[in-house]
Amino acid sequence: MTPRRISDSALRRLSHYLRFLEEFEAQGRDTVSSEELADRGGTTSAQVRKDLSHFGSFGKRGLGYPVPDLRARLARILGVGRRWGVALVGAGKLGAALYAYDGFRRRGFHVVAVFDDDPRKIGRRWGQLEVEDVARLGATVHEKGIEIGIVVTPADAAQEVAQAMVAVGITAILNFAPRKLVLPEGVTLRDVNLEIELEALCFALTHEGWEVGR
Amino acid sequence: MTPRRISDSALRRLSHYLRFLEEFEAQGRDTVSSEELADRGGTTSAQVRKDLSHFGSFGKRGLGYPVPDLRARLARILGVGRRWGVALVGAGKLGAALYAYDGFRRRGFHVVAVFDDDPRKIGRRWGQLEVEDVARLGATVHEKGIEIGIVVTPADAAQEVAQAMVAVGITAILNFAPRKLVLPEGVTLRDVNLEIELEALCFALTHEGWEVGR
DNA sequence: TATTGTGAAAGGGTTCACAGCG
DNA sequence: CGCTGTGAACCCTTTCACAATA
Repeated sequence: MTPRRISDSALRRLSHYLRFLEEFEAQGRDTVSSEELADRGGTTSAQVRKDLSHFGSFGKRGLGYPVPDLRARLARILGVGRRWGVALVGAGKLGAALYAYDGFRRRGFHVVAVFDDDPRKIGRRWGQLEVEDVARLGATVHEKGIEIGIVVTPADAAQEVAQAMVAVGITAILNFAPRKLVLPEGVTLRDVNLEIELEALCFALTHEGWEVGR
Repeated sequence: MTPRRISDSALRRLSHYLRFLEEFEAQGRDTVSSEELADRGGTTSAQVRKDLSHFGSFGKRGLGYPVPDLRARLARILGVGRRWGVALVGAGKLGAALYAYDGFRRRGFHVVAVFDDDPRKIGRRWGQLEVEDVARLGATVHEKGIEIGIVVTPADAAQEVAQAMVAVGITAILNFAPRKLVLPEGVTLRDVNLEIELEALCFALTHEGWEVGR
């Protein structure tokens, strides 16, 4: 146990397990087996056990896993259950939708600053916040202890904005702009590229015989 | 060549290659090597050649790939370059942001219908469209020849909505609701789960020594 | 007895390395 | 000679199978 690496797919599954455990807990269950967790998530019991084994051993043989305990430990492992400050760069429609989405807040992700470079948008009120000039990124990030950046700019601006984030100390970036960003080692970048997801769908529609693996 | 399976990661890379080829074409280049394509996309030349080899051989040894030709073939392979009808279910902020995003239209994805089950939203005008009662899903999907469905409902409604889509003949679904959907074999489903992406970021922030594999 | 935790085996994607060819 | 196309080697993830144990 405790290697120094985990696969992207394993990490995603852990997030799913956390949600399933919350469901089970809400139902008052106090024990689950790897089998039940697997069924709920469309995977196998061996997979569940292997995924958890990256971080220790949480179950009791013959019995299964204690639901509230495993839920709490998983939350801790994933780093949720504390408050995370998030900066949004790009005060467009998508940014507004993300800002309004309270699923984030429920999970501890708080958008505490919004930036743009368009003078017509700077100064507008967004709920409690005011859209700031992206030139103020560094000052606000430090003031508010922001650790996560979300890029929701047009494609052209994305690379520059991401670099600015890195320059002011942000090391975790979620990028919605349809552009492959190049960032230094040590910065964690995740992409959400809607065009690519849609293209994968129409690939599948176009090639009916084909299977798209995971 | 022509196996019956392609990995998700290879498919994503093909979408990126298509974009890079468009860039190269705009620059007036008429030839590229796998090496150049690889550099642009942060991968290796062998990877590029293997990815393309799934679908045939497009290059000339000693020379590279003809840019406009490969661009056209890749577009054809991915199924873009024709018009795709898309239905959006969920007339909330995120749906509105996706509807307004013209990157989709540019790639041939046309949102031609929007549905909701909230009487206060049904009937509202969205640009050229009017938000329809989700009960009309089947009728409109057939009328307009819709082939792709996007789920942008709250988590609770997602499973039911996706099933309704499948029931009226949609076989390609993009799901934004933070819920693991269970759908019959033969339906292509892709998930965009923002909470999970953010959790992966805060995992990385919490476990500085760890590497998150791809 | 039921179920975990884990080495070992299998599977599949990526990288290597070179033959083939323009 | 330069670069593609591809079999083979490598590596990582998933699955299997079973010893360990509450």
